Amino acid sequence: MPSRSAVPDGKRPTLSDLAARAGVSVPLASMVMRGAKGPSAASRERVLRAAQEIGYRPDSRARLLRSSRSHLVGVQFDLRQPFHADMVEALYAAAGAAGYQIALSAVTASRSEQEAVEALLADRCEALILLSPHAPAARLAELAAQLPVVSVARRLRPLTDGVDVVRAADDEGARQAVDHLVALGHRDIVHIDGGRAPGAADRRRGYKSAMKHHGLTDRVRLVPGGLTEDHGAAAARTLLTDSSRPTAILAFNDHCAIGVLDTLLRARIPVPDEISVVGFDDSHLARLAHVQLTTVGQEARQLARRAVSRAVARLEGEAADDEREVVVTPHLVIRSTTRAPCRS
Amino acid sequence: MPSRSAVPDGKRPTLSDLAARAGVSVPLASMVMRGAKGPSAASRERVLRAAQEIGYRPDSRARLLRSSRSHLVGVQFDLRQPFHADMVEALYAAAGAAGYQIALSAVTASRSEQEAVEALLADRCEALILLSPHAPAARLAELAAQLPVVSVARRLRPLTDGVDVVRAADDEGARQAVDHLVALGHRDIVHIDGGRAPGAADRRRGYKSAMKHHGLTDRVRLVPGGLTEDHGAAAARTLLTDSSRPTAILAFNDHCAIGVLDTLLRARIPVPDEISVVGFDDSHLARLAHVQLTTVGQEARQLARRAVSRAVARLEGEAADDEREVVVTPHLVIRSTTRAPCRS
DNA sequence: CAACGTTGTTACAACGTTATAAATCAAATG
DNA sequence: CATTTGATTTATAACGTTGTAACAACGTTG
Repeated sequence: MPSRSAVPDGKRPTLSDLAARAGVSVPLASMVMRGAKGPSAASRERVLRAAQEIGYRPDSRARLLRSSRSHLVGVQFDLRQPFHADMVEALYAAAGAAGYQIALSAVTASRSEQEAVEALLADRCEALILLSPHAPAARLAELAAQLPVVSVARRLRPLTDGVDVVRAADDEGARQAVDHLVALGHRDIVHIDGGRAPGAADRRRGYKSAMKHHGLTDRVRLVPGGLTEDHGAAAARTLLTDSSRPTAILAFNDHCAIGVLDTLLRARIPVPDEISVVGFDDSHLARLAHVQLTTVGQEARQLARRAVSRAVARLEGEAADDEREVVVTPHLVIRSTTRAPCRS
Repeated sequence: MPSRSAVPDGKRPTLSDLAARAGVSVPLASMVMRGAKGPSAASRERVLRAAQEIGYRPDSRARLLRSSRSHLVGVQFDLRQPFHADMVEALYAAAGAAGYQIALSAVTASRSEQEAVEALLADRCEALILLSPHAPAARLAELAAQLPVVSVARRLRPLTDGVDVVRAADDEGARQAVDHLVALGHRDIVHIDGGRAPGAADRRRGYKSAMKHHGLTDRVRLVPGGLTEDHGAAAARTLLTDSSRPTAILAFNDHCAIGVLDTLLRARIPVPDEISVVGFDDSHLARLAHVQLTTVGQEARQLARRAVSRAVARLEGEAADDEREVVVTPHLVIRSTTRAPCRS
């Protein structure tokens, strides 16, 4: 059996192993490892070489335990939502840039938000970033009493005490989508909504107000939908059995839009020739070569940056209380599922 | 500004705050909190009530630091792969049941496997579970010299020193798919492969050997593909421009199969009437109501359980060295994308 | 009544790191 | 040469928890 490390007893090497090896004191080794100023170039090099040799690796737990600050931000996300995947990716980058680390905790069918958050708290996160949390506002407020909490993509109304909100302007996004469709010549534009999902109400509102703005109040039509492909497919089937088909559909999100596209495809209804379809999120689904979905981009990178900087501001005590809600303007990404309606 | 906790100075309450509140010693409070045997019912209740009152929450970092064992298993996964989402979910459960916790570290476009693993090591994980790792075998061996490493879904040949492998029998899965199609009456069965992706070679082999077994060696046909919808779509387009169309397609995975389905749909080729399609993974994509893809199930739950128990066995020194590679038999899930071929 | 388990509780030291303050030393000053 | 300065380095004490061993308090036993 091969030895598992360069240190005799087989345990993972510690700072004092490192210091011994380099022939310096423990604190000095510590300073070198964390890049503090002080150590001379000579010591620095000696320690770093020794670290190489014995494969030393700082123990972040001990590190965090000692320093009052943990520089750790907990992120609760849903493994199933592609938009969350984009967010997590952007959060890694944003947090890193701000000098913070990220701890992930997933919500799944068998792991509740409660459990996910408990784990993050036990890990001594200094702040929480929750991606579209479903927890009741009261629960969020309770958490916010303990540490900074940022709710991403979930609007809180009225502003919950201590909870920051970072979200896309969902209403504005829906409006842009409608404007685009109207500009193309569409009038019968249907919205498949997201029910009670975070953001759904705003998108609904944006849709309605844009329709109204274009004098299409009497054409407003909402179909109950949801977040998944199945919801979109079901809604589309409903629409097809109808007497008057719309010429354009604004789906709650990309997933839902994909379901719609699939149903239309099966029904031999050409997109965008006969019906235009718009999604929401600009997740990687929308970018797939064979999908090329026109969609409303949520700017994951921006949202992530703002969420992190919000949390950091709170932690470093520079929180301006008038910025409790950060709203990022989405923008329409026009691909190949929208076009002027054909004359009927 | 509301106070952030029940302890005067605003910091998070510690064991000694708790002990003070309950009027007992720190070690006793500790014993109660971790459910050790010893404390009397009376003390137990007193401590627990105090914990409630001041909102005490154990600090897992300190806990892990103190106990030589961390009971923490690091999981490296890819945010983009739905199969990984299923695995992570199953891993949470499997690890929990074994008395271990999980630390997640995602691989993304901008975060390499190297970085992901570094983070896990710094977190003091006792073992690593890597989901379809792409790292070279030498790198894995290097890691395995430091701690138990389990590679899931990525075969290592020859068995790399110290690295355990848990995988589905990819060849057997492909074979089952072919058997199913042949039983339905198909003969022209094409395989869209996964190139150099983990498992791809085995699936290719399984496909070929099954075809041979059914006396269809001359019908063997491989089309280069990949892991994404785009790969599947591209491969399908290639097939359609061909003179002789197959009657069935075995795709590398579900994602790829969805791309195939989409292309067929657009080309107005009815599935399964004219062409049958089989995927691989049984990810939730396959289960969508409008997809209902026949696919080879990878048994995420089993794989997760085996991966965890493998890692745990190593940690607790009960590793039987003859079980370096655990192979789980996949099973075909028949849904609605396969049917007997129509007479041409 | 002394010796003895039991049961419950506690003091103490340790885990691996970092913050603080004190110590060392060479070079530079008066 | 004594003294100050500044740059390095070090000793010491934490951080919040748990393992160990010791300690009471108690009724049991011989």
